[in-house]
Amino acid sequence: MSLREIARKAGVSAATVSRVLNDVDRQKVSEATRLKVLAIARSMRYQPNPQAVSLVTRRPPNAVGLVIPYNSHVFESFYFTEIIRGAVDATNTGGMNITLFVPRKDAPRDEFHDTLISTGHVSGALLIGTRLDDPSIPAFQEMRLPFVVVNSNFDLPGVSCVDCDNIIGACDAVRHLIRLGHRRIAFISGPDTSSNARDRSVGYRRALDEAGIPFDPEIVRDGAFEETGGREAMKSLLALPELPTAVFASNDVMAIGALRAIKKEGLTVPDDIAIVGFDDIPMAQHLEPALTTVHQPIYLVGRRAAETLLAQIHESRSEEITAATHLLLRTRLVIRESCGARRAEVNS
Amino acid sequence: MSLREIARKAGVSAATVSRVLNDVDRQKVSEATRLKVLAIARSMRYQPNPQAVSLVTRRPPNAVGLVIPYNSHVFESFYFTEIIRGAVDATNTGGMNITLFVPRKDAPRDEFHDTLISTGHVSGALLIGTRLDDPSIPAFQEMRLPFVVVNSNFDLPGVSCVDCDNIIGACDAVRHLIRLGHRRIAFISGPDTSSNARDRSVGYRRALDEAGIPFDPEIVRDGAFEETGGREAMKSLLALPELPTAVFASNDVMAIGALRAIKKEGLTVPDDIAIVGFDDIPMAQHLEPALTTVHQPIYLVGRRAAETLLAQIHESRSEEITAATHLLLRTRLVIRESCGARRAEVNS
DNA sequence: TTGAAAGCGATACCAA
DNA sequence: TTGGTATCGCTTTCAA
Repeated sequence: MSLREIARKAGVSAATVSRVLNDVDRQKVSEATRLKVLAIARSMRYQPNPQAVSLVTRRPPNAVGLVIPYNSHVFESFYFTEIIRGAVDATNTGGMNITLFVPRKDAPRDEFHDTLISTGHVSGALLIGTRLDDPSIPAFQEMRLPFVVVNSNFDLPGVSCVDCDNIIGACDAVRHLIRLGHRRIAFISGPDTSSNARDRSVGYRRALDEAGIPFDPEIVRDGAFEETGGREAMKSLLALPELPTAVFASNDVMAIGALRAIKKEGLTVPDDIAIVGFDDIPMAQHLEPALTTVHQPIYLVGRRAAETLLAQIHESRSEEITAATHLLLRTRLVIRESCGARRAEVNS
Repeated sequence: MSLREIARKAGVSAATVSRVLNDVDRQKVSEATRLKVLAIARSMRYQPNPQAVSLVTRRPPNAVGLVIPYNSHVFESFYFTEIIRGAVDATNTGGMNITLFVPRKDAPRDEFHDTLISTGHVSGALLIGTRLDDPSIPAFQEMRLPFVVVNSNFDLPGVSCVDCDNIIGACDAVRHLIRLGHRRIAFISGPDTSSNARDRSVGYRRALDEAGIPFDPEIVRDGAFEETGGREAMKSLLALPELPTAVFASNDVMAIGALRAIKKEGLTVPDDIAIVGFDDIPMAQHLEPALTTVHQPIYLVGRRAAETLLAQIHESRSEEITAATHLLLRTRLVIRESCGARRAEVNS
């Protein structure tokens, strides 16, 4: 089922078959041979060998990689799906496919290098859940393979990122609590290895500063972005002689943990303690009380990231000088019940 | 940066460079040239052209496709991530990559055919959220490209499926309610286009039959696997002159909708009406009351599906006759609060 | 121990 | 309107 076989059966040359099948030099081939070749190709269910085609056409791979470490938090969250959705929407229009790469934490660097970067299967990559010190970043740079870091915000030279503005998002959340009259606002932070977690910490402090509220390390805990972490953090906060009146949890699952800890203690949210989370995971609206949280436009992050990557691939081909992009998308505070805002409105 | 260039710089032939780089005919190449070639290749950051390599080696693509229709329910759920995790675990060991294909609903068939099947980028495919009448199924068969349907259970000749046993799962759920004393058990079904939904209906009826409870179409509603569907269905159920004492919702999001409808009516779960769902989505345990539901081993479904696919690819290469596999994994009833079982235990 | 040369399966230019 | 042929980058006999 090669071009040649069809040529033989049709009694024409391979060149002619190629012309017919690719519909080039349209008028330069007689309708009779055209139809004959077409008929034979169809009856033989001819499929061109893609390797041979791309070898000769030097067509770049029509795929981008989506790299997500196996043990990433992102993997467990709904982020993943939304990001993919966005990336798919952006790449589909360009006729690009997405190839998934899930390097295992313990995989040797070479293996990763082999599978993704050097195989030549992709024209670029989207990196999710990647850490600042990830070895794949210099690897990509070395290979001059375009890539975009998604949902992290690194300040690395030449590295493009698309993320939400976590600083402003966190700031909005804390400002909201301050506006509701809170001044003793505890903070449950995420792991320092995450740029998102760091940025949210910055936002927390910024809001405090703005309001002239002194930062009090006493009421700050690390919850590692996990529910148990949030629960433990809240427990320890509840053991304080002077309880905070509000808690800003750096993500929703920690907020859920905190919520449970508070309930277990017999206190109520938001009356005794108000809670605001971050992420707006699907569960947030179903909690009781429904969680006030910072919504991230994750779909859009995925979409913009893919668009940025596509642009970079394009630019890298046209030899243009590509500047690193830093795109920060706006978050949106979703006011539900856990912060007590609705109650506050009623009272006022 | 081709083989030839290295050969030129090293003053040897392309054949020698190939031997060195591929580490073949080990002793047949002098250590001196070996090192020289290696050094030059490294310094030039040589990467073989993958197209050329696989053209000559006739090596089959080391990737399988993961096909998931853009508008699939699966896409929105946590299923997706778990299936991918499983598939990744299974394929990683075989050195296979996963390429994502997300055909748009409105995409012309040819396009899909082109992108996935005929490009030769994949050695097989995993089909998720695929409907029985999906045109890609005959397309795959035509191309003799191995594929496995994941998380659906089709009775199509020659088609392999890996799924949970939804009939038994649903049966278990309803049996449990019957054991708790319920006899008027409403059913909120999923869309008939889904084999899962159909199987769960079958399980519902089977459990009823076993217990000699007559099937009553009066208390069966279609909730379309969506939360609003579940809510509406429950509303309409609550308008009945004689209320059901329990509801089996065909999936968890409909159960959540039902739960809300019941609460809104001022009734309590499980005291007034018991609820059992299906899926065990992450949210289930966080609901109040926590949802009793049927847990699906989704990770394992993904994993087994990929393993099945790999085996089929292997067999298809060795010209063995491949029988279609139908693998049904066991579900597990997770008893929480919404069915009232714990309360019942206390009372007994 | 090395190299020349014949493919792999297509495309595309130049003649005819 | 067609065919011959070089070429893409690499692997792999077969000779030397």
